[in-house]
Amino acid sequence: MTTARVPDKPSLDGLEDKWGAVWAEQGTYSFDRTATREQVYSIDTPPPTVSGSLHVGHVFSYTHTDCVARYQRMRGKQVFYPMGWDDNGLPTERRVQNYFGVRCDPSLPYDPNYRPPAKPDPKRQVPISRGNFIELCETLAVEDEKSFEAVWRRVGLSVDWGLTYTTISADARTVAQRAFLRNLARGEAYQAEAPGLWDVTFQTAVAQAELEARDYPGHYHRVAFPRDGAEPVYIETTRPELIPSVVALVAHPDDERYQGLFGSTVRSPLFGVEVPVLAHPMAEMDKGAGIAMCCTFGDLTDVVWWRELQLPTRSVVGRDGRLLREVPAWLPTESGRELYAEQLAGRTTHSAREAVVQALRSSGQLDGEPTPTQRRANFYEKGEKPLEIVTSRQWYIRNGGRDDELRRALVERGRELAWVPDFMRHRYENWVEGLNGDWLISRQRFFGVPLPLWYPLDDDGEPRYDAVIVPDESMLPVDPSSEPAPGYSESQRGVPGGFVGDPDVMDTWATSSLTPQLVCGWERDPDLFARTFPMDLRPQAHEIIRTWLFSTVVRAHFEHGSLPWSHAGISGFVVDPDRKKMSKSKGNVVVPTDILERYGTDAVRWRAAMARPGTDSPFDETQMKVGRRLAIKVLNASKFVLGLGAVDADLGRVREPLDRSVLAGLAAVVREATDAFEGLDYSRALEVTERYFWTFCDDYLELVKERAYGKGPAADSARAALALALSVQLRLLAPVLPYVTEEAWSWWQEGSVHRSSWPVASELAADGDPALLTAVATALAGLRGAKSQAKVSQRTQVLRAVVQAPAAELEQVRAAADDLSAAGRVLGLELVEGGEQVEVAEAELETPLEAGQGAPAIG
RNA sequence: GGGCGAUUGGCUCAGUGGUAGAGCGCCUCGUUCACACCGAGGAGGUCACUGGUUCGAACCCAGUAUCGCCCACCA
Repeated sequence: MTTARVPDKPSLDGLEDKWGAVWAEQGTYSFDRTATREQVYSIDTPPPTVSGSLHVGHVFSYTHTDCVARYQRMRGKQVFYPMGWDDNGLPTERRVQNYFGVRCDPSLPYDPNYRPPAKPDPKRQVPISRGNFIELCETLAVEDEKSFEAVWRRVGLSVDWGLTYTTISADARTVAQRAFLRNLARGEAYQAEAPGLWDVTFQTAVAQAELEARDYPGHYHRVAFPRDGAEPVYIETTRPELIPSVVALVAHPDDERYQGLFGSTVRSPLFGVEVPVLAHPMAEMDKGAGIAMCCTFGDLTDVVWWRELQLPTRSVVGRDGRLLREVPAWLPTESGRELYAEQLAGRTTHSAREAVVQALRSSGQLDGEPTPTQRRANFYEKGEKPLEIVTSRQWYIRNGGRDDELRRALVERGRELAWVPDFMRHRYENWVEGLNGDWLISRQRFFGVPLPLWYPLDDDGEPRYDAVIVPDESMLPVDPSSEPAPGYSESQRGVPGGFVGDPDVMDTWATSSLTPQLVCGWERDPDLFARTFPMDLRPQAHEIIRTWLFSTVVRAHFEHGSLPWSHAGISGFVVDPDRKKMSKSKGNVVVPTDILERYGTDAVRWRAAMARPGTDSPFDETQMKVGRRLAIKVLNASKFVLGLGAVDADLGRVREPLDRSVLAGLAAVVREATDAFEGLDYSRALEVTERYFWTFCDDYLELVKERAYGKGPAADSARAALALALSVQLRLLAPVLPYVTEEAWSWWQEGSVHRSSWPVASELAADGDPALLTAVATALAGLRGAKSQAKVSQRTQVLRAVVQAPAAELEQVRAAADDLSAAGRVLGLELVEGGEQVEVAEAELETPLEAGQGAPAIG
């Protein structure tokens, strides 16, 4: 006979520290890497950006994953659940710069004895090598990681803390460079000189996935293009400063207004450049004047026209966002050259626009005044100025944007993936089908994983980009800006006949897209890889389906010919009470530490688990109280059950119909919760479990407690059923409420509830009738209602009560009549057949007068 | 412009063909008897709208409106 050790006054306080320490010490969540692939459940945890800060939304979505991880662990899986820290990319670059007062200069050699400035001066950042910069980043990340890890431990994430990684580590750089070299060798990566989107602030190329369309105030300018011996042609433009780069006017081929003009030429205003009037179906008749000025390049439509109509290139905007300092060679007139030299050269597009408008006004070529409009322009998601289009040499990875066959294959991969919720797959397909170019992965930044490439220099010292030099994979990771190309010595860097390293780094997604390879030990630990890959679950937010999810699918498709994981669990956002997304800039962020402290982890996790997969959920503190109440109830109900001596969960001793009924109902709950978890629906699993738990406490526990206090087979039956029901319910609740369930489990069981087995219906009575408990509970509710109606205490005796029910229900009530009488304090219970449902037809209470006078209760 | 989702009591949300549900909030009552970090009971909704299918629709179909999100080359 087992005995229970139950505290007098159970409390939530201190459970996190107590059990957090035990779990860490006992390795409760450690991964057993001897398990086979079939025994492993592997999770591709999103690495949070350590330079940022955690808010309650992170806590919610990571809790969702943790609930699934805990469920799988109880199902007997070895859960491969690592945690990563994203310290790669621009946010970290900025943070390290500010924190240490340094900046990355890849041209500098690595200094093994480097120490950062003791007192950082943010205004005068000290240039340091890329190697040293990465070291500082890792130093800082270690600090950041500590605070993140502390929060995650408090939240109770059951990750194996021996399995952490960072995205700028040597491992990560090796994986990123290796994957790129494989892509290159197979022809999936290529370089091209082409017009592309360019951020003038960061001075880097930007990929389609990083774009954000924003409304941007501008003006329409109606501008005259003169013709020889005819009326001028009027166009409308929001970017008159690009008039020096005009290469054509374009109208729709069916536009009757311009039929006579196609094939003829006009001259650009102010500059007198002769340009053709051409037809292209992409010109829209009802936009502006119906005829557009095509420049190189004002927007992506210009690029299409330039390519398809084979127009010349006349770029005027430089990489710094200013007009080129040199006067363009194609400007034919002296006045035009003078205007450019004096008013435009070196100016920002903004002030150049003002100058051009002024000049147009003076020359009479501006028709009317500019009219305000909202234009929609592409921005780099982290940038503040609209993107320009400049021509540059960049590296790309094929992603189906230029190749229908590949596009179809990747759409097909998306269909193979199990999406939760399912409708999220539309975002993926929408994105893949809307791609208009390959994935641009090179960035003209300093901090990041370098492209592992060098180029030989010809006799004039010019790079031969077509003769790219690659390292052997055994050399990885490499930094081509500080290490010489294979077969060269460092002294040959930059000299004719020597070599030069590629100065660019890879897009941060080029590394993040490889998290499955990174954590599973691809090419580093083939044994581990075989046991964990392809992974089971990628949990992530819906806003990065087009970036993280898609790019990960692309890399696995190329490298492994498979999906990187079988399931994608897409979490919603926590939004503020006005349904706005939480963001630092809006100042509506809720910090998790505070609510974790005030309500306790289990309460916060409960609230998190109530947010269904993929559904945005408003933050509401009152909900935390509900979770807290449940957590406390778990402790108190456990204490009560164990206090009745109900510790032996022996199904064979459960004989009473009511007891078998409660177990049968619970069996149905087990089935439902299991099905829900199998579909990653932690929310549904919690809902059915919690609902039954309240029935268990409010009805079953009340009905049987008198009997359970007693002796004999009937009492044994109650106690065995109580113990069994408690055991099952603690296990059902364990994934969501890890602390209270562990606490209550520890009072009477060996080992951790989180390593116990997930309940199965066969543990419970198969032949019980769940409706029996419902019928008796309905009768009990009727008795309570009668007392409530009479405004007397629930302890008031019922001298005589008549319960009426149809025959079948009446038999059910009869089977538990003694329990009902005890719980309802009924002296004379009469059961009468009739009516359509169970109801209390009559209830003769101990008189309110007596009760009001405080007459002692009898019995 | 394309796509996706939502619309159910004051609030947050379940409910995919058979008499409208839960929790919170509210009201009433009770409580040294596991639980005041409490319990019991109650009030409260023509399920956004319009048609259709059906014996029967919150649910299926067609359309409309509003809100939210994702995507898109409007000069």
